[in-house]
Amino acid sequence: MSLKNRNNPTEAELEILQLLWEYGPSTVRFINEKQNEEKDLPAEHAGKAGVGYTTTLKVMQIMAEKGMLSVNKESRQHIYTPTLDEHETKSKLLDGFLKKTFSGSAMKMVMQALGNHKPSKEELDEIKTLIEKIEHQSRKKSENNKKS
Amino acid sequence: MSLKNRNNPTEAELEILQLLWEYGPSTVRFINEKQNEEKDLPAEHAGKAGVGYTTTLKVMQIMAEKGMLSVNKESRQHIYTPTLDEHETKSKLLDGFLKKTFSGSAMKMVMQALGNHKPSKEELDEIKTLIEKIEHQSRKKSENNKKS
DNA sequence: TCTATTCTACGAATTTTATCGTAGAAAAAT
DNA sequence: ATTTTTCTACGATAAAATTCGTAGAATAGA
Repeated sequence: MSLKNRNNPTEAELEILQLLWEYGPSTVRFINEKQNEEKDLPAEHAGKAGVGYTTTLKVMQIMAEKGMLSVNKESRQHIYTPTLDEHETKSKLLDGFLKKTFSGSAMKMVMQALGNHKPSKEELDEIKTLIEKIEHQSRKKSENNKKS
Repeated sequence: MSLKNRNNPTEAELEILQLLWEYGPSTVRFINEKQNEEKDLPAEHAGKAGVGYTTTLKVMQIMAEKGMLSVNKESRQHIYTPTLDEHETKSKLLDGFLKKTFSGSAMKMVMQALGNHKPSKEELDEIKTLIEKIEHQSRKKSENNKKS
């Protein structure tokens, strides 16, 4: 299979990226709060401590080192901005996932997601059309960025 | 997001599972050879050592400990069999990926895979129909196995 | 002005995954 | 019967990812 993770964001990094993409350039504090908001506090559950502030800070600093984020240090509260394009990054992640899990074939993914349910001829044609588009897009995106 | 990796197979484990699903119950030697076959040896390239035998062995032993594989130790060459269902496992992985990367929405995944290309009304309807099926299936599969 | 709070920097401990070396039993080859 | 090859067991190391503690500067509050 040969394909390792290259320089894709890790899971912790992706969570932060998603927040930055959603809310725009932010401070560590803001991101950390969002992370802990999302971790639903279902009343009953007391043990859930959430992510520590320095944890978020550290991850974001590392991301900056890796060039995934740029930092504005003018004010004391540094402002982090993603340098990775959301669409492009997700395309890469999708490609990687497809390779690892479905031999690189979106068709296989859809077919197995549909499960035992046998699609009709028409349905199958719809799927094929769609998949071709997905794989085309996905591949194009990845190739555009081989130079990284 | 709260959802961590739970007990999903790691990348190395998944590679082995795929081979076991494809070829059926196998010895460590067999799996190890397949792993190294797949790593194309493009003539020019000398440095590629491939995966060591004991590496594969170790991973498979750990998988057995975790209950992902069962082992028949009757003959000296132990035979490993996957205990996880292929379809079900991939459904879980797909679910996890969708959650982490596309807020759990297959629709979002497809839409972004289609990229800038604006789908027509009809196309969009096709997609929706398809996605509903995918998410339905995917969810059903996961829920069936909450008891693990 | 003190004091408390808020930040970043830095280092370190922990956890998870992946990889391999070595030892010794078992089997095969000579 | 020796020697060589093939396996498993076990432990160790390495590499990557995650998490935090502490120190000290900067800022805000009293």
